Amino acid sequence: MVVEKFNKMAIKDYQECKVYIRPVRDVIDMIGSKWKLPILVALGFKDHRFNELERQIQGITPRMLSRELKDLEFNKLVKRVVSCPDDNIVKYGLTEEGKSLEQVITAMRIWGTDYRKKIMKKNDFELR
Amino acid sequence: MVVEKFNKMAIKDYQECKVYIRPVRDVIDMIGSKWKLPILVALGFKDHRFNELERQIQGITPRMLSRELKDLEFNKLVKRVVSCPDDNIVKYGLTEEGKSLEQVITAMRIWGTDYRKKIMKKNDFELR
DNA sequence: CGGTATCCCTGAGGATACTG
DNA sequence: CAGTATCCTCAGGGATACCG
Repeated sequence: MVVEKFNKMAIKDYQECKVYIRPVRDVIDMIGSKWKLPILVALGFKDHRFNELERQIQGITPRMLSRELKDLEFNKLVKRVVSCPDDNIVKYGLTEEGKSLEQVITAMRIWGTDYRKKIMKKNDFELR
Repeated sequence: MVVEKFNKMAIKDYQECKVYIRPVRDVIDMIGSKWKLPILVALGFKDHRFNELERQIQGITPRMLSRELKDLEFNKLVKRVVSCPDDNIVKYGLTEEGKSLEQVITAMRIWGTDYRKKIMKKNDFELR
């Protein structure tokens, strides 16, 4: 099994480095599309209902929200709970996997923040 | 300045969480497209010439390699060095920023690897 | 060797309207 | 309230050929 194998082996060249790429791609595929990060961040703050997410995340359409929530649910990062079937109340929240992913996102944010500071100083960039 | 401000403030709601998203997006934008990660990993192993990258990274076209290298160079993750102008020899390598980004990519890889193990056990997924 | 130029195609995502 | 359905646009990326 590749995931176990590459922990043990020495990297000889780029061909072997390729097995390093797949799990990173997995992460990017799971959070990289336009709305996934806003959804995860919103749910990281607290559980939300569909409409709440729609209002919080400016510009998202119900179509995209629905699709992205399904993706996230399929990937076990988000759980969907029908809390009151009579009133059609649905709540979305992070799974344990979703919560653990927040650590990685935090690492990305810290690097990204630091990067912005450095690059802005170097190049006289303006904040968007 | 936002990047300094949000380090100091408490998060009250999702609207403030949004400033958390931008630096993460920066990272995804810099490494998320199809070929950036393979290029960075190859260059993380050692400096490469244009043709070497073209051969190492299966399926990439010179057009895409050229474009992605320019992006990476623009973002200061990769440096281009003309090592021998007479023979038109060009070498690409990681900058210090590029090397520091590898730590983040490593965090993503570790999480992604762990995720695959868990999810595969749960769902009887097959490795692609 | 280290790239550009042209043309093309697919799929992510937007707009709008509608439903159980 | 919590979504679907339809239609449409545009940019990321592929194929191929060519250049200094």
